Amino acid sequence: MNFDFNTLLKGETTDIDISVRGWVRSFRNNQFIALNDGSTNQNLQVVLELNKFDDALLKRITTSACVMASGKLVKSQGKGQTVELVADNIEILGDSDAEKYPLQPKKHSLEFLREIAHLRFRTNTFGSVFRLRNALTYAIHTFFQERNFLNIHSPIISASDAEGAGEMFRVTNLDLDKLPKTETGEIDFSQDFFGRSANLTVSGQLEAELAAMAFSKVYTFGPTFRAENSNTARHLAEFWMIEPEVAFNELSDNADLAEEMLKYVIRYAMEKHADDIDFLDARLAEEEKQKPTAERAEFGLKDKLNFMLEHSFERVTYTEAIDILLQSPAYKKKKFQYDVNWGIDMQSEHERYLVEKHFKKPVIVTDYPKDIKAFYMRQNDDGKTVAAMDILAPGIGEIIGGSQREERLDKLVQRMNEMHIPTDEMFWYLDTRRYGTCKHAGFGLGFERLVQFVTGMGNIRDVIPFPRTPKNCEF
RNA sequence: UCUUCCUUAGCUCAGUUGGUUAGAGCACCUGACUGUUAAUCAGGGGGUCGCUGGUUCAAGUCCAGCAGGGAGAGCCA
Repeated sequence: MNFDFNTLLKGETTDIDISVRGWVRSFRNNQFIALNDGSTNQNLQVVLELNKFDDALLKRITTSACVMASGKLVKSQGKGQTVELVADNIEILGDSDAEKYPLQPKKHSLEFLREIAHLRFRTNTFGSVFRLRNALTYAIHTFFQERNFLNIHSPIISASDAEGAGEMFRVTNLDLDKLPKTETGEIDFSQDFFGRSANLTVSGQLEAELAAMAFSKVYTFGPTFRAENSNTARHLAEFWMIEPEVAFNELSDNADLAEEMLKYVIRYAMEKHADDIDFLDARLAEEEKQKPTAERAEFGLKDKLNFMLEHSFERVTYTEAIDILLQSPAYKKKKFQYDVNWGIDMQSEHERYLVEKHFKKPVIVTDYPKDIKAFYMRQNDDGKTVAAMDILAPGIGEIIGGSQREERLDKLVQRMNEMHIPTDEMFWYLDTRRYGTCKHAGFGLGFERLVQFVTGMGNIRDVIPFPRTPKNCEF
């Protein structure tokens, strides 16, 4: 019979003969193995009675060796754990050369662990992070499935280059050393695999809209690719995005859905993995202690998450947000590096001020000037703004971006013309407005930014197993 | 891509005004101890000071270039 350690360590069942397998975290006193199977950060203590095992075997019980231990699970005779396994038999399933193995039972920097991403799963921090990432994945599907949303697999390869969401990765099987050219000297993509130029998707939104026009409520949850040369703690070249799209929803429904979803998945992760949140909370507190007082975060991780669950997100229009900034002490004392006036695309410093200083909780900013937003957003009656919304979270910045979509064909075409988006290539998108159009709205949630928010990890590269960033595609 | 900081043992980091043989903690190895909790104690091995060039009697230390990394910014989710 096999039990995971998370179950065994609850101590509900003892005095049974079992066999367990895991990786050695530490071996103390030639007598106590701290064994871990990844189900929890808690280790199962395996007790080796003295003189029962020969020295050659004991020497092979090294950090990160893979071991099978058989014996009786009993109430622990020492302090520090509820149960322990008194071993009758130890078998080394996989040796680990202690001299060469890079991880030690001590603190390592996250930068160092990033360089050994293939081994960092075996640390407490990344154990907690990836169990929480998994819980959040499950919670997102559960949230939408419970509400009868249909999961849509939007394409990963896309020929559309009209989405305007930034630089794209080209997909081709042309011989790069002998590119076929047209008569005018351009690359002849008619000879490429798809007979036209293709890219990795930057968004599943447009396809999700098509599906919403049949299934009413849909969501995508898949990988997304951006070839931007972004070197920050919150950008990846390959990341996962959740994009719900709902027919008949208006902007306020969209904001309600986003807020409800965020609270649902965060609550689920906190309940399911309270011990991992506790661990990361303590880790973060320790990290904060190293900083000068002025730079320390006001909230601990758990406090931040609880505060967020207990309060409604603040909702302000872009126009109100600009007014708040103009009235702020920071503005009056000229603390902002960038100027504030109606029409600007708010800078990080402005968003941070609203979220971290003024409201101290997530903020939903709506109704942005149309000139700084995408062509598909619904034009408001004022002629100046569109029904867009961004959700800004403390420490992360923009975690969700969404909008009510322009469902009126004439207004959409007019806007596409103004913004030089080719309407002929996008006939399939415009067809939804030709045949049974209706109001609808949706948003995009950056999954890794959500995981950052829940785990308190400062760098997005530490919440995805193998981060892809400019000049970095190891593992 | 821009600004700024960093690069010394496997890891984390000291290294004074440029001056003899570059240090500490942890890890590793040897031994002691044996109900330990990142066990403890004693001893030991381990270095192309990121790379290239320059200044100097003398460079880990000063200068330049390059490479890699961090933080902030832009772009965004």
